[in-house]
Amino acid sequence: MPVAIHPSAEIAAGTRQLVLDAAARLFRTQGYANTSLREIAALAGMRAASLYHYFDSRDAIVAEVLRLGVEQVFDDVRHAVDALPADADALALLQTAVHAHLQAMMERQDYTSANVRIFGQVPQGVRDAHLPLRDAYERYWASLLARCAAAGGFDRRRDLRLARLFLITVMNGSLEWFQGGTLALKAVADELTELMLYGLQQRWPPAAGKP
Amino acid sequence: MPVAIHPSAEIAAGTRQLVLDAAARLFRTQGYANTSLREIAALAGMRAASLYHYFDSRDAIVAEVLRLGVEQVFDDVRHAVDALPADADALALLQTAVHAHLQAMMERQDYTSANVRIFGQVPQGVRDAHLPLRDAYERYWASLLARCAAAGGFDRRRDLRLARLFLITVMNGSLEWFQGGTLALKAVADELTELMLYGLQQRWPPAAGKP
DNA sequence: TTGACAAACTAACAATTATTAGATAAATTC
DNA sequence: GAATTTATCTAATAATTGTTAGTTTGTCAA
Repeated sequence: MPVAIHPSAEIAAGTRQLVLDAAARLFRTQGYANTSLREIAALAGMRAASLYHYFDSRDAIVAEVLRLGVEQVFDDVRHAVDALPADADALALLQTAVHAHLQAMMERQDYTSANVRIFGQVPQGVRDAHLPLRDAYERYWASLLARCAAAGGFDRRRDLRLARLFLITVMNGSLEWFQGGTLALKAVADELTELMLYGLQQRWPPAAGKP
Repeated sequence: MPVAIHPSAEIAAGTRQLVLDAAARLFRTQGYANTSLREIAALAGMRAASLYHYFDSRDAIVAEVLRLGVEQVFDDVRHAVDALPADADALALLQTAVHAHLQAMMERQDYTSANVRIFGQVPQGVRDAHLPLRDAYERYWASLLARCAAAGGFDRRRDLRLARLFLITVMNGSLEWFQGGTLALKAVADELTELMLYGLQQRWPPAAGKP
């Protein structure tokens, strides 16, 4: 069934990259344990044993796929946020970061959703080695939310740590149900941002209280 | 390594249930493809071939574990909501349902987190057979949110379908980071509920906020 | 005691796995 | 053109998998 990923892409992208692309795609669609080296090799247009010329082991491949999955999103989000004016308000900040995260996930689907989907399935060692990068990205979002709180008056009863966990969980989880182009993606990003900031309840209407 | 789940529980619970418990626990901690029939059997105190006296195949076991994972939560949530007065407001409704969902997940961890974790890893056929139950639970939450919207004035710009997806995603995803007893669980449920209803941003005027 | 049934067992099967060893082809360097 | 390195191959290994066949053990009814 699997057809070589790109007959002519072998020159443009190095073979090593081709292997990673194949691995990421298969990990995303089939999970970690259901993807064999033979399948990866076939999709990359070679035999299983040849993979050992580029990687020490199966786990080395999966570790690299995991790394790229986080790093690509991290880079994109940081870039988008850095492009904002220093005095951006909470809405603009959150909107931009959320949109960048979702867009990066969709653009580099194979790596990012592979990361989200197989992280819980890989062996301890691989997971442990990958954790620092994940933590760094979490800390980045913590600082982002802190900046939001400073820029626009947040309700001080809210727990920013939980808010961060909620937000990241939703963004990553959207992979499971989101379908649609860039248009719908922007709509989802905006909706998530506004829900996060303002909530479902109507804000200052006449009959805000209870009957 | 695996030790029999309960040396003396064999009489209390039927052997079939013992097998399911072992399977659920292993699926939760190791994933679907990483859990062999031999491991399940060992944890249940028997040999792999003996499992076929209770189940037709490996997939029959996993299908049952998936089913129980959803049904237990579904039942608990419906019970809690049914116990509310008919004129309960949005806050009480949401708080109760969210708390019941989280509590059920923690109480029956093995089945519920097995469900959340391995659903994306099981073969097509098993997934397809399980989908109707999942959909029914999603529809229940949709009706719950509609009732909330009717009870307390929701902002009509909000998208209730997305709100539902966000909420369920966060509740299920909390398995990955939540640690703590019932106390912390209630706090998380309340925080999630209030965040969902009121958002991070401070309310203006403040009187429109919490009671 | 005999017979029947349930619940477990042992042993084997064919298939698939990651990994290694060693051979060969192609490309690059000298 | 010779030598070397890079990239791939074939073939084999030992382990593990779900599943089946056939057998033993224990329990209860007649």
